[in-house]
Amino acid sequence: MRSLDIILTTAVREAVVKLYGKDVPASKVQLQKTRREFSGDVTLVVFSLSPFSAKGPAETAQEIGNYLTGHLNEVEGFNVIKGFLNLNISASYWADFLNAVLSDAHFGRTTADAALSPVMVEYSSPNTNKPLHLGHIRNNLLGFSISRILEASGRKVIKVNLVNDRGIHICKSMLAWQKFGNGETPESTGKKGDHLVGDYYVRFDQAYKKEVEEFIAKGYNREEAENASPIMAEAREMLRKWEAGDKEVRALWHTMNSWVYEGFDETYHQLGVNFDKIYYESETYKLGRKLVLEGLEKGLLFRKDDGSVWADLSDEGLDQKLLLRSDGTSVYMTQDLGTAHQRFTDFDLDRHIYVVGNEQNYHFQVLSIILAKLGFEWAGKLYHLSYGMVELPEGKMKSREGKVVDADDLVDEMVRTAKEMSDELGKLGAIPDEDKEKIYYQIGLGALKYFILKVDPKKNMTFNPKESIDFNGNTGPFIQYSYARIQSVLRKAGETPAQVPATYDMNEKEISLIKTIYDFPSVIQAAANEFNPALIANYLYDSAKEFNQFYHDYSILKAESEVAMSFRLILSAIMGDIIREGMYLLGIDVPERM
RNA sequence: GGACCUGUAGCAUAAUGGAUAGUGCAUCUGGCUACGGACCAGAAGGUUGGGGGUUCGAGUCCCUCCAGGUUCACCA
Repeated sequence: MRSLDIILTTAVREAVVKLYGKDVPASKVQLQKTRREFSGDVTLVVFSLSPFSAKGPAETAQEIGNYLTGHLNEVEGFNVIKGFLNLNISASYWADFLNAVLSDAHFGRTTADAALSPVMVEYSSPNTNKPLHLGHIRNNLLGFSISRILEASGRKVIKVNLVNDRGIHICKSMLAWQKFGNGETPESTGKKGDHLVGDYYVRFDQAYKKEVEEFIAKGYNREEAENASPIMAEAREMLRKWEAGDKEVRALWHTMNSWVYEGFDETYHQLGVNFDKIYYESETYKLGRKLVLEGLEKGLLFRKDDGSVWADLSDEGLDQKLLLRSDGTSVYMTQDLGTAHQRFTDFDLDRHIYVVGNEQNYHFQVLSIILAKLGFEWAGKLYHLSYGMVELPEGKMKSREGKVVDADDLVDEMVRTAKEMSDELGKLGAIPDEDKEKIYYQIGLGALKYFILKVDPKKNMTFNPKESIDFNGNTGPFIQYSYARIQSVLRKAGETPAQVPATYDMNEKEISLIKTIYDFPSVIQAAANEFNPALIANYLYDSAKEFNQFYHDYSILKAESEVAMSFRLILSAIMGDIIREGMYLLGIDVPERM
């Protein structure tokens, strides 16, 4: 069936031609859901049409309203308030609409066009020297959710992870393991591999700081002291050996990284995220050098006297950016130029999304500019999905100060609290223990994920571990609860009717619910266009809340008539499907009971 | 200092340039022998950081000032 927006837009343009002899662009036809406090279903904002009619907004609205009621079966009445034309949509349109939704197993989802190029989403991108923390959680949840949202909006998606497995940071852990450890392994200690390696990174940092302080006490200034530190010199030497392919160093590197990957896999599994492809920096860090040299040859870049190669971005109001050091080696930017080029060569990408924290805004701005400068027409297809920091109530997290909220600890804490609260409410009495554990997990993770995803990504957010486990209000568990309750009612009712009863006279709240249902596909599109899962989250909350109120106001299983019951069961079933589908897009499970 | 981002009740958040700025937490009042109370109904709480401007209309766009954050490495 045709969407209401299209029917109305077409008819409004037609009306303006017939009434005023003018052709209005579709973009000037502004339709929106009528606000709750006014009567009507859909509102046409007439101000922008007023110039075409050469009449006042109210008069224009009146005339267009008359035209629409006269020409469209879907419009059965209207009222005008100032420049707003509020249209009443016929019950039969809504009934047809609901029937269409019932026969659509994936309402709201746009099926992918096979000819469409895929979108690549890079997210997570951890370093292999320490475990994941709260900031990574936001990254992973955003990346995974936006991938699902893009898929639901009809795009093909390739989820990739670029693991930063090489560099001085991992050498620090390796060195500390050699110096201070006793051959510990994840097996021998029972510790997750990423935590074990992370502990040695901390040990390195402590030893390094101690050395620096000692040199300062001897009268060095800080910079001199840092340069004089023997342990740092050792780490640099280890990196040099790594780059030279030293067998022993490579073997240790391989071993310790493999511990970390096992640990990460567990955390990813807990968070419910996954990837289609994993890139390793050890395999890509040399990419880009060739591109830079080619750019240099073409005169797009320039070389300084010391041999280093730079991009001049002064035309864009920025500084110069180093691309190759004076010794000819690459920097971070060079790598990213190379990996982007590699990916656009390997795949015909429609977009490339980088889910990376906002401290790298400048980096990605420059990345796009340099790629454009080098003449790649796909430079404009990069998009940096930038997100704000996650702060604690006490202040900014500082990994060096040990104030990080560890991802694994946090997940455990959420699940534990979910269990405590559920047990207190005692609603899961008859369910087998094994199922209970699963439900606690779903609730705990649902609380965490929803809390983080409901916030606009670009904003910094405060994560309060205590308050986040408040299961009231705009929370994941509230939405999960609404779903479980709907399923409970549907179980009791038996079979859900397959068709909207033809004779039923819908009340105002039922129509309001239908309008909410009607919005779902456009919310998915908006979330995909803006790369913002928060739009889905807030829509789900509003819907769940509205539906709870509906539950409260109207009996479903004891409705005043058979047709009313059928109708309300259909609304319930559809709303349940929307919640399940919407939560799926956020990467959140919904329990059948809780 | 330059660039970018953010600023909405005590706290946390929402609002394709549209109508009286929604919502939750906390606070206060009322409602459970229940289609599932992890709920619902109601009250109180706002000069949308300040000031200009554009517009029929500004939390939203422009200018300016203030506050906070990030960044401006031959680190990644």
